[in-house]
Amino acid sequence: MERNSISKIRIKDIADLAGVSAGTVDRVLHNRGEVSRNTRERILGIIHDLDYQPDILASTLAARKTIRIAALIPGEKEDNPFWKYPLSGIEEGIMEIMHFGISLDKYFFDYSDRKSFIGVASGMLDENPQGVVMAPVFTEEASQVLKNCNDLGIPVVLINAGICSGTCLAFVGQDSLKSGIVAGRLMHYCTGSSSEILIVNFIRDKGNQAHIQGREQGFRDYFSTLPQPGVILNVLNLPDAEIRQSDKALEEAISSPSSQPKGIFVTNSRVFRVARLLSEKNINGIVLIGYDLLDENKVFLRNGTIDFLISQKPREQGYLSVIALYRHILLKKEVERDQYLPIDIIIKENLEHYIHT
Amino acid sequence: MERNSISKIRIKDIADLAGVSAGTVDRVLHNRGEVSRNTRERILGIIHDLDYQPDILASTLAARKTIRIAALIPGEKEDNPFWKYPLSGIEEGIMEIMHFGISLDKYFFDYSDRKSFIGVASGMLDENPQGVVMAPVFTEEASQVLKNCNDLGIPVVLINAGICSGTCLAFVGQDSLKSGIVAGRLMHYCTGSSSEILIVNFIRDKGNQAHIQGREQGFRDYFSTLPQPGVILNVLNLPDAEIRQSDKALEEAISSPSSQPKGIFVTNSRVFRVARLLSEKNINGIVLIGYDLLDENKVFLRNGTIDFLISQKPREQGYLSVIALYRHILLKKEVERDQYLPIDIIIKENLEHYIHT
DNA sequence: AAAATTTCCGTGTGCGTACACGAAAATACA
DNA sequence: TGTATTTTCGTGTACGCACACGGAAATTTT
Repeated sequence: MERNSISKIRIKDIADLAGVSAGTVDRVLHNRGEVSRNTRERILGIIHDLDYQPDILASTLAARKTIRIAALIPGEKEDNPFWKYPLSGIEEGIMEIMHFGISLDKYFFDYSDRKSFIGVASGMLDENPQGVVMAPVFTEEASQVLKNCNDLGIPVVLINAGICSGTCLAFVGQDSLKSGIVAGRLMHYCTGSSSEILIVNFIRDKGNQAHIQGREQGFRDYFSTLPQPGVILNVLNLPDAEIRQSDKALEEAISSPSSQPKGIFVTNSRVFRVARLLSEKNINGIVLIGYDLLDENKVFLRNGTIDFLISQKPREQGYLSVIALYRHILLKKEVERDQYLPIDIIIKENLEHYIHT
Repeated sequence: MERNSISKIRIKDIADLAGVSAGTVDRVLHNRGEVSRNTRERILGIIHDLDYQPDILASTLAARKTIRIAALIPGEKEDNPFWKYPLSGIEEGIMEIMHFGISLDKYFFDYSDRKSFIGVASGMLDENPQGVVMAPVFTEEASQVLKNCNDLGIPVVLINAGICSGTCLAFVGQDSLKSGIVAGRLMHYCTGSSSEILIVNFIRDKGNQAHIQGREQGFRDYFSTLPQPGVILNVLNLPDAEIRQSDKALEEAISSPSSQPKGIFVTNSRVFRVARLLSEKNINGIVLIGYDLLDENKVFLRNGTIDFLISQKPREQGYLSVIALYRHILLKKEVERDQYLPIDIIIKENLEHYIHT
């Protein structure tokens, strides 16, 4: 415990060098006007020369104001428990920076109801937060919200999925195409070079489908790069909402005696539905690969019905989103635009070490 | 931007409630004596009732002292580039908390020289740091250092490997056994149920071998749980230092016509040596699994010689070690004793997303 | 030329805490 | 009873910064 030797440059130091008072330097720093052009530039020069970095501790202590960050994400629902993980990451991130007077407002919308999204989003904007973490589950509507934020000068971080239009501070999520390629490689390892494989897409009405498309594409890409073909890829598009109907279609595809697939690749977290069916019908020997560490999926990974799960690191997505806003708003630092997370491969044996994910 | 509504409890509030001055409360908070038993307990009661949390911002601002954390780890060397990654994680962690007046002193020792470890460690202790991150590469010597730290009341975080004796604040590393099991499963996926597999251990003299043993054990454990045996496991223990000698032994084991292995499991990061040999001798079709994302290993993962790498997340180990000390020393919070990191499975296709690891 | 503005800038206070200093009270000693 | 000593506590200043207030100088208006 000794005196801090790295004697940092303080506002006072700059003031002295410029021959003015600290108040004037402060006015320059905060663009609070009322400074003559001359001294202003002199001060800015010194600030630049000395590479002055304000002390955020003292700064937030003195400012005593709260920066409010809004999280606009789906609420947790029975049929889609995914979003509790990003939320938990967001909260973890907030915990780490709340010393600096940063608080979180949560805005949950219904994952399957665009009107709910619109309503909640507009409620959020009314409170004009200083930063937003948004899950662009509904592409068009999210675009609109993004535009609104841009107009208001509110930085937005898109989480889990991206949208093309509009400008955002950062995108935090997974590279869908790459994750599909990884799935392809794993499938290839397990099923060999000549086999029939089924790709299952659970499609949601009007939702953001970029992930599903990217994953399927990546999966196909992998097999198309193989030197000798021999793997047959079939696709099954099922409605996400209609469980009974999709189960039926699935059953037909699997148990048709003419062409039983050796592997099934489910392009999102609903892989547990396929696993459930395989389990009920007592079908073994099919390699099953899907996404996300939902509790439902973990069960089937443990008992061997699911072979691989690819994790999107949803918790980390939430964490990184918040940190990105923090770095931008408070530290005023550069933030990486595209933050792709590692593509985690989960099997039964390493599952336990991913509990917090 | 608005006033902070969560009106926090300040020392002054406690003082008022207790009918004393802030100075007295401060004395109680810091055990700086000179307070009558009576008022002391009254104040402690109020602190407890209101769940007072000191404002670390104001605290570190006022204290204006530096907490020095020491990192006692191997220096980067050509033959063992592993340790640059934990170091980078440690530095990243320090960057995040340096606002709070926390600084880092690095103490590098020679990975293959215990005397160097002893010397550097004693040099470190002379500077009596407030916290230590230590890589217990030499079991016995590290035990001694740990004891010394315990006597001096310096909290120690063990990184990457653990040691049994002595008390430490936390252990941050990987579960070797589990990672071996994961390797076993992957090997099994790729080589099928009846094949011959070679386990290669690169052994270092007098070093901490817990990792290698654990990994081999886990690997064996996996195969011993299979319903039907049929997989033959052979072991090859090679001296880490003697490259020429070990290369020769390896070559014999691989190219013996009687029993060519279908897979090779290398229990540490030296898997690139095996890959190099396979490459030079133009041997294909052997599944190769090893550890750690060294640059050397990445090359062979990319070109397909290595099939799987298991990452120890060394960077994250460094990061978590520092954060553990921060939480303990500055925030005075509980710290989890055993911090096992996820067992990352890396293949060619998801490698790029692990650049920062 | 005096008054009214406007431009520019210094001073002072407070954020919540740490810590030094010294005053008052309590106790010991003569 | 008076003095010395110890225990107990209050006060003041500093940390680096934000921000309000108001004063002096420069400028415009009457």
